[in-house]
Amino acid sequence: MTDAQQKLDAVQSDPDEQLIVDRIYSAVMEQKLAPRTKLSEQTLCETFGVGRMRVRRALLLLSSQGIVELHSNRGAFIACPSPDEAREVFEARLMIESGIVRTLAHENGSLGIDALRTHVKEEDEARAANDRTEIIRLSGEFHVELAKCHNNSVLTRVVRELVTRSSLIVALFGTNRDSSCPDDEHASIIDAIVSGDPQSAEDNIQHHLLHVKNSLDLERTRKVEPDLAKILTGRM
Amino acid sequence: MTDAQQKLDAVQSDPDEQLIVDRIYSAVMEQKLAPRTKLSEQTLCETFGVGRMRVRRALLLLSSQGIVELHSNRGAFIACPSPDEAREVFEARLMIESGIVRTLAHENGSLGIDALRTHVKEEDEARAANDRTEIIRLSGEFHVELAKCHNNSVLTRVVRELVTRSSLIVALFGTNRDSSCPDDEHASIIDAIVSGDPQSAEDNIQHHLLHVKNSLDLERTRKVEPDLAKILTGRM
DNA sequence: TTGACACAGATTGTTAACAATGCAGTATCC
DNA sequence: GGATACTGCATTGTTAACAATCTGTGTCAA
Repeated sequence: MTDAQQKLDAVQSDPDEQLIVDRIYSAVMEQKLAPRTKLSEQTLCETFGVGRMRVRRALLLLSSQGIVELHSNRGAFIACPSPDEAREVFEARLMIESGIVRTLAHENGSLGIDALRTHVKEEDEARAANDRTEIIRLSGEFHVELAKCHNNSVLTRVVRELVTRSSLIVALFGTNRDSSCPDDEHASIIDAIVSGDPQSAEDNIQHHLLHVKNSLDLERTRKVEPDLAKILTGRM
Repeated sequence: MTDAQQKLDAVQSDPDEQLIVDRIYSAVMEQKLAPRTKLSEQTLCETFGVGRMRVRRALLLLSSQGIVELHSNRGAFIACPSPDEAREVFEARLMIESGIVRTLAHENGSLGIDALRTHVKEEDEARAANDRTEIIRLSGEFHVELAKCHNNSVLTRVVRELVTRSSLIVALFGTNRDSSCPDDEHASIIDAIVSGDPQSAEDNIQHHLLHVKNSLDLERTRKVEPDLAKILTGRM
């Protein structure tokens, strides 16, 4: 563990609070929490056995990362990204993750490759077992693992945020049943990194991300149209 | 203004809260707030004429971005990045900003180039007028302006955070008097973008960032040694 | 039947008082 | 004289009560 990560742990306020944030993060990543799901304070308080303050702090942090939306006097909801946000997230991912794999390929014998191989193996196993939740979780987590290879908590945090938001985007705009990352592309990315070919690594990850992005239908009216209800009741 | 940006404004809670965050952000970027500066709740409440809750929320948001450190029962302080954090920030900047300028150069006739030119001109004027605060502010803001060219609030937010943290890092580890971005390098970056040469743009920004990074002395004991006092009193 | 209106319940937002902790200044002892 | 222990003050952390807002239900009239 690096110095910076240690510091983060030490400074970061409460373990309960962090737990709430982590749990909601995980649940979103595993698509167990759908966009627009209401996160009532009372429920969260009871679930985690903490006071309202902790819950509200956690929700504020989540909202600052685009995972949760806070609507004044109405409460907190799992975020419902707009098509424009979706564009932003994937644009950012293309840019940042390209840099991540390029650099990894460049430094070649980077540590952490073994962890990546293991990760992909777990993905295969989950696929073999048809464990949908686990497949989705590992698919997203792979990209976080790539970032982790840099031992850089800034990069890791950004990628984790973007991957999680991608999960919401796929939930809203996904067309294919299994729109998560397809089987062998993760392995190809690792191969390119190991072979020390930055260009190939970049091509692979871009191809991979575009593959996911192109499986979306951003034009389509979202599964739940947000303002429609209000408009129709004449309150808008 | 894009859809996503509008949404952010609409959802984002309080204008007062945002104001506090923005002001502290700006003050750090202009090096008016040095690392380890105490941010007492009472002072902030009086300064902005808001309740304690708003201040505490703002401080929480700032701490989640590494601008402020919250020490339990002691209060909030402007962050004091460790050498390891400094490494992380500059590593991330190299990666992300390279991508930003490369892409801009690739799409060539990107909008916003005029704004960049104007920005550099303002920098020159500030330099001519020897307005140190303005020089520092504009130097950092240039990198944010580069990010803004992508019309991507995610990228802009990340870069703004990293630039602000860089300001703290320079304040702590800077060696040269004017360790801010040197004069003509910003112009060179724009030129490379305009000429549609991604590789040159990337080289320029990397050279520029390394220039700043190399002007730091990360090995040196920080200007204010944090634990020293405690160690000497024998309480550690 | 449909729409508007009003009321009740529930949920969130805010405030203020209280508790807990850290810090500084003082006194005491070696 | 120096170091340690103690006390008072200031600041932060927490809780609980209160206020404001929204949502859903029921009633009434067109």
